[in-house]
Amino acid sequence: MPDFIYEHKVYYNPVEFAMHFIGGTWKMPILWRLNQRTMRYGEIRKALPHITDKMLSSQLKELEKHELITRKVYAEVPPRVEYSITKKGKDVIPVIEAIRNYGLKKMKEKGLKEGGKPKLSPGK
Amino acid sequence: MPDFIYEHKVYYNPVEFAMHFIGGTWKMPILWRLNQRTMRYGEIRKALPHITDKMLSSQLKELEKHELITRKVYAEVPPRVEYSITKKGKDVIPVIEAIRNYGLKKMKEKGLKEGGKPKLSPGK
DNA sequence: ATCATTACTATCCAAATAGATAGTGACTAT
DNA sequence: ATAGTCACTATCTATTTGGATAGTAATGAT
Repeated sequence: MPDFIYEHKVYYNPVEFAMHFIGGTWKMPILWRLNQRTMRYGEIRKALPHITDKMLSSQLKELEKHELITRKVYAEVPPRVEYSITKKGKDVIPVIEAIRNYGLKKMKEKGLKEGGKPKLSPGK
Repeated sequence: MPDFIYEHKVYYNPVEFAMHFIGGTWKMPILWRLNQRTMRYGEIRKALPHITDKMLSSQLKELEKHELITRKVYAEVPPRVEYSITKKGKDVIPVIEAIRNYGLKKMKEKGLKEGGKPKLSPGK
């Protein structure tokens, strides 16, 4: 597999290239939610309790740039903006499912067996 | 999905937890190769032309710690060390396949259509 | 004696990613 | 007048990740 150059950056293999679009802590969780339903900015933030505004808006912007989601603004006050997944965005759902299944399996594995002390944090 | 605590770190969702084991630039490429066959340290390095010794040995160490690969040392000089994928390691192959397929699809998409100027870099 | 081989460690540094905190604009309700 | 709502933006700082470079140990070959 020869190197692949895209937007001035070298990618060494397809995995790395894929992660350019869906990598980072928040992109997959956001897409996962938007695959369930269209949501407003504030709803996504509530659904992802630990995300900061900076991360949320920057990640939404990148997802929109790559056409994995769309942004629809309503001319209202206070503002209303809705985000939806696109056809291209749906392409990544199988990827998220695979990673999610693996993560869930690991959680059970680690949560029920070994010494890493599994814990569900108290309700904040 | 409540938070999950593992080795003093909080994970917000299964995707993030999964990425703790298989995230980073090199872990999936290494597992992918070792799934094809057992390899010596130097062979892996050749197969992944851009990796540095530091990255390779640190990633191998983490993969071994998580029991995704095994390390076998032969008492020879010069040293010989062989790495193999484990049963647990094979659990992540479907994940890699999903991400790889997505990456390949994106490469074709970007490589054949849009303005990002697709290029195969010349031989190094 | 010196070099080559192999699988590593040890430092140091740069870049990328993430997080905390505060502020903005336009209108509505009190 | 003031506070609240919503979807952001701007700074600043901290943490994580990745990479360059050099060095080590044990032995056999020249």
